[in-house]
Amino acid sequence: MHVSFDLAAALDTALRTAAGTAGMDVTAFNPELRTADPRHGDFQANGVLSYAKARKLNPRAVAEQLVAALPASTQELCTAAIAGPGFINFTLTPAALLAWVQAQNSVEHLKAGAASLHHGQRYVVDFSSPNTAKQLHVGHVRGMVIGEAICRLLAFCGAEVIRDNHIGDWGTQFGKLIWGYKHLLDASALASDPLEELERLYKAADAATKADPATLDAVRAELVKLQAGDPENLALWHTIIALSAGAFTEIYRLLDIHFDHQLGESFYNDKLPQVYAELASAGLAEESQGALVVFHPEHPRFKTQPFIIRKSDGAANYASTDLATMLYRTEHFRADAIAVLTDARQADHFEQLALTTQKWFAKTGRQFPRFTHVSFGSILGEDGKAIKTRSGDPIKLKALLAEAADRAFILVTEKAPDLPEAERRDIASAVGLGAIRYADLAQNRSSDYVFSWDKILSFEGNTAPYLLYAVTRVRSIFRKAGLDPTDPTATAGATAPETPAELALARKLATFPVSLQLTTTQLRPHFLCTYLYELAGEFSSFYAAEKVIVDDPAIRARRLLLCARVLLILETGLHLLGLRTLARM
RNA sequence: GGACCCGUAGCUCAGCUGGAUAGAGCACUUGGCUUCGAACCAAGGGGUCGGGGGUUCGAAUCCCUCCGGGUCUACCA
Repeated sequence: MHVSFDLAAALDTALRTAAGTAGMDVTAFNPELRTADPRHGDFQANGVLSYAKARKLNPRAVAEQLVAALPASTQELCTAAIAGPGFINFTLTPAALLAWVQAQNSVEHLKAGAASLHHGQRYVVDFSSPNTAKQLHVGHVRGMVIGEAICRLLAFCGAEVIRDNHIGDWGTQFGKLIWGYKHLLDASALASDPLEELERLYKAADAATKADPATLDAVRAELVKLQAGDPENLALWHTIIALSAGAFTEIYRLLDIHFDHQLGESFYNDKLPQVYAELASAGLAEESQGALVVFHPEHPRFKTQPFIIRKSDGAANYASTDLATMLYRTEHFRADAIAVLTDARQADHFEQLALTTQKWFAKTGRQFPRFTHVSFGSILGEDGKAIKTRSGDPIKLKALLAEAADRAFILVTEKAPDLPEAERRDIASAVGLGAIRYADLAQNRSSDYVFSWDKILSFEGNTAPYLLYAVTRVRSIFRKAGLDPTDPTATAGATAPETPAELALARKLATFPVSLQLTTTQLRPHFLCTYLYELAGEFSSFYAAEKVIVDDPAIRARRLLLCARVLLILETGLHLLGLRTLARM
């Protein structure tokens, strides 16, 4: 029996074909196929309801004609039943489930199946994008983690992904940094912890300008010299961004985060005049209060709220560089789609950016790529207020990650005291970092995130440790049986799933493609998290209900087959999310 | 003032272009390890989906309005 990777897509196609056979208006008919409540089946199609209503037809009669017209291959795959006012419920046959599970025998196979989702699409994904000379803190972790997961997911689903770290490496902070570097530098502190020292210099310089107007002038002079290309200041600027990049790289390595490019704001300096000129000649930009701005008359808000693309003093701001960045990504990278990850507070800016770019490109005959501002909620303290406004410094990411691993180590030691310490440290690292990462991914990104140690390191419910634990249990079965989960001989002769637990598990496996589709089209990793959590839950129930290593060779093989595929999909999914999986914990 | 986000069980959250009796976890009650890992599983109680209107075969989901919380709103990013 041939079964395709994406059964939902196959059923959707079959229904559209059947609609043609049954003489329905194919262009107007959307099957509205979705996963169903297990009480009703595996998938359901609701489309006949709206179709029949619009034509004043009896929906049940339409559903019956449609089901009768389904191709033979579909009838082999599943049973179709009409329920209620005209729902069509599809239940995959055990034979079809077996065929699907058997077919998905490697990561490569899953990837090949998923590739149809975004094949041929080139995405530029802009994420992390920290400011030079500022330490990464808890507020940065969400964008980093979500961005990395989105890149991996899109690439897995066939897209060509270009990862760009749009670092804030140019701007007014460099006046203070350079002045501070020249007058207040503690060389030994810089050697031991460069970012700590740069941050101290910035704060000290900032305080000095407030205390003494002469210092303020000196700071401004340093900035002017830098922008004029003064060799000494330019060299210092290079030094500072190199030190900063080194510190960032350390964290990126720890979190397994990668970039293809790190084109910071400074990269676009020489590309700004073209932006001003084109927007002016296109009639989009105008002078207002001395600044160059763009209004959008059709927009309820941006008709009066300007998009300031050049400041009244002639200097650039982030609208200027972001416009240049849009152009570069379109022309140089030839992006079909651009995704920028920042917190939701910048929503206005990116809406204005998208509107402006769309009009600009339309006027100049350029193709406007699909643009998505992948926004996410702020990190809040336990008091519900923005974490940055709490008294004292925000929690540094380095310290956060170290503490997560330390806390996980205590737990690992408690649960598995017999393992050697080196292995417990390694496990604690995977569990602790995974817990932080997963906590950021599992919640819908549009909501604010309340940071709490207890929540991040809670190892119960929909969390990293629960999923990692499920992986180790599957691995343990194979280890105890002396089998290799990737060896087809271990699962040869498997029969179709029979018991309720086997069937439920096989069905959950077969809806993996749906979770990929949802996750990558909406760029919301929590859909995949929810799926993996449900899969791990089905496995845990199965594991408690059925013994895998039994004497009957057919039953044993089919249960081992299910276990092998749970392992494959669980690990594939977790790796896409950026988690490291374990053999023991 | 205006725009956007959010409001679902005591707490933390899912709920996919409107679908069938709104779901998980934590906490609480109860049961399950001499048998593949109990960081687990099974069962139970707990809801006027912020309030009120509307749209329709059907609304947590869409529209209007009000309440409550948050963010943004001319030269920081």
